[in-house]
Amino acid sequence: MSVQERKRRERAERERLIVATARELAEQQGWDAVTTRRLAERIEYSQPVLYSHFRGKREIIGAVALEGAAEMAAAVRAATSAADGPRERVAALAHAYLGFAARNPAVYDAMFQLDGGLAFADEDTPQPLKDAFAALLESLGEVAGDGVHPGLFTEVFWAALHGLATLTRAGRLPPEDTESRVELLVDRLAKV
Amino acid sequence: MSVQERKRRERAERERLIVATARELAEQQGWDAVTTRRLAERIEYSQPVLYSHFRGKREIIGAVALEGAAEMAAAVRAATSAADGPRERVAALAHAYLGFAARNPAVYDAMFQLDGGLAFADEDTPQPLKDAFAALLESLGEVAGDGVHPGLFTEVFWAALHGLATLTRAGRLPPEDTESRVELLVDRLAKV
DNA sequence: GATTGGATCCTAGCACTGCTAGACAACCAA
DNA sequence: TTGGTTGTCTAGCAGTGCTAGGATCCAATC
Repeated sequence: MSVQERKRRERAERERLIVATARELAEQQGWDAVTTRRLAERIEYSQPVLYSHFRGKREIIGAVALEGAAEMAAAVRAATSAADGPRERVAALAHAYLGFAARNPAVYDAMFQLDGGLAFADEDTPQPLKDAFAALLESLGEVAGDGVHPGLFTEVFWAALHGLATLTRAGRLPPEDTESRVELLVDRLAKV
Repeated sequence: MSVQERKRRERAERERLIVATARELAEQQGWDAVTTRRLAERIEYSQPVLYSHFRGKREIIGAVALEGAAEMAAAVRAATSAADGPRERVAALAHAYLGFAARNPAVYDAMFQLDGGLAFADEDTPQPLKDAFAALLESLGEVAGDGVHPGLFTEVFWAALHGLATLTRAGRLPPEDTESRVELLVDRLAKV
């Protein structure tokens, strides 16, 4: 009984190790460098072990994405709760969001650019993803303005942030003026 | 002399065929299905022929991206020139942009999601890309509002459209409310 | 304490990828 | 007709995600 318990624990521990290692490797050298062979070598097991935890590489990416979603939700909530006034909250949210994307590009890719096999905008969407959206909604809903559905407003604001994050990181937008862009976005979109 | 001319023509023709075939295959089955072997088979040549035209797969993606940029610029200009009044022009631009992205998802991916090895926001950015941005700037610059740099405003508006396009296509946003989102975006961002 | 059954893990290999070296054939100028 | 250049293809490399089958170890049973 206790032996099985220990094995279960060790197994769960190894699964966390896989996800953490994949994330680390992706942040260091990009997702292209995250091959099943390299990943297996880093955790000091053979390749097939990965497949006893995950159905495939996609699911590993998905696991990193879920972890990232939880962290992003926490980061957004921490930033917004430390700000007073709707305007400041929205600005803090935007900075927290873009900051997270800039500091964790590989995780952000796992969440929104790569295929992690996750359901979105659906009833069987994993909880961390729903919660991350909820974290945005909490601060953005109050500045949607009259007659505008809070959910819809949040979607639009989120899309704008997502566009800024991805285009900036891909080199499509010069990074210098990020601050001005965020200001413009907050000033125009949010009804305070 | 005339023989060389003919050969040059045929070679250019084959290059167009490669790009068109890659694009077609990508739209039909996604970029993952665009392998050098499949592409070579479709154009009825062997693989190495591809490498006598392009340095690698990346450059083929880049070629599709440039073609797409030119088309998108044309689509945006056609839509905006048919609308009268700044507000209508911006709305038409947004619809043209999102419509292009929705109708040509693989081309849009080549332009903004995949690595086509193209320079951006740089002096040696290819002309079609600069021109596509210019097409946006032409209609968006006039609604930037007082004291806001037209280029900066265009970047922000573009980022918002890009976010809507990618999140919608990836299933992150339900496609039903696209129209409402565009309306909200245009109403809030554009100063008419 | 020896034996057996089952879980766990690894070696080896499959079919595929992008890309390239070197052999071969077709062509044109002399 | 010859010689050389140009163009193309066959064959192969190293790498990818993923899996079948065999080896090993360990806990429960006799």
